[in-house]
Amino acid sequence: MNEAVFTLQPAPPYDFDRTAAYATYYRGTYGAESYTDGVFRRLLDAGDSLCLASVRSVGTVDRPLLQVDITAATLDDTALAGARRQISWILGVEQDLLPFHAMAGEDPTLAPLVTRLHGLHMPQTASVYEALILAIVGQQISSQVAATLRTLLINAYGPSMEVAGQVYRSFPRAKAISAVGIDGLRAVKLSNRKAEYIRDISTAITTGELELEDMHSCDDEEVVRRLVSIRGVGPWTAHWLLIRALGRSDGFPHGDLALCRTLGQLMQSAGPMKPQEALEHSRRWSPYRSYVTTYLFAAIRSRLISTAAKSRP
DNA sequence: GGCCAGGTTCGCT
DNA sequence: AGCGAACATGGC
Repeated sequence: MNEAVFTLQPAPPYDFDRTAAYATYYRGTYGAESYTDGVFRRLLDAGDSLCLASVRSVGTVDRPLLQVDITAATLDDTALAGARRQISWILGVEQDLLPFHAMAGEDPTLAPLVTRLHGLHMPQTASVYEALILAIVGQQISSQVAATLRTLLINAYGPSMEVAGQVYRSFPRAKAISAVGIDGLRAVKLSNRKAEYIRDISTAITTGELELEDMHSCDDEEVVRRLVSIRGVGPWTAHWLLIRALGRSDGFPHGDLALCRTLGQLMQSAGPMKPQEALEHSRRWSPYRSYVTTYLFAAIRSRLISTAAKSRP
């Protein structure tokens, strides 16, 4: 094994602990990523080679600095540059939070959140494909169940590398998912319907019929239009990908049940907001709605906000 | 045990 | 257009 070290300077304020914890759903490990004892780990996939990135903070929220340790079978300058680019993207180090924090600080609903979650950046997925498959797996089911199914999928079909006696996995490649087929996906407890969606998308990518990774150059509307034309992808998934996969600042999955419930609760209305109400209400937060969404979900996941459904009579 | 969960499609009016 | 069922699984 070869090793290398480099540092990253995120745009301040950057709270590494909050960002890494959010990325792993405050669970220690989530999917292909882990965050334990202050170290965030992710096996990066360059297509033909794998390398493990281990990231820790060696700075502060206002003077952030990250140390990244790379471990791989073979390492050259190209691989190292690729690893730097990927891990920077995944941890959202280049995002500028200042305009969002300024806007949110003046908003009575958001002000308490940005105080409690100051410096949280939006983690992003290594690829559009990864975000898409993870989102489809999570459609309609609770985040608890989604966590189980995502982990099963990754552990079953993700490429792996062993470092110091520990096995790390990256997200499965489209080719591998296409090859295991419907049966292979059913085996990791996906419904037949979702198995079809995921297999079809993976096969289309493998044959070159579908290209996802070029969407970085499309504007938001075109991204949504292209995504919803894919079977299995509706508005929720498309808007979620603007945030998770493409790092856009103004995505807002207004059909999201938890989001509508939380907004209803924060606005002290009787029940959950309707999706249309949520969308209209959200316009005041444009063009920072991705951050609003991230902070709301961070508050839910870390239990700053209770998501308990309506209390029983 | 039943009901619901960070949706979407499909088949009905 | 709009509405309801089906979908698989785990937690409460």
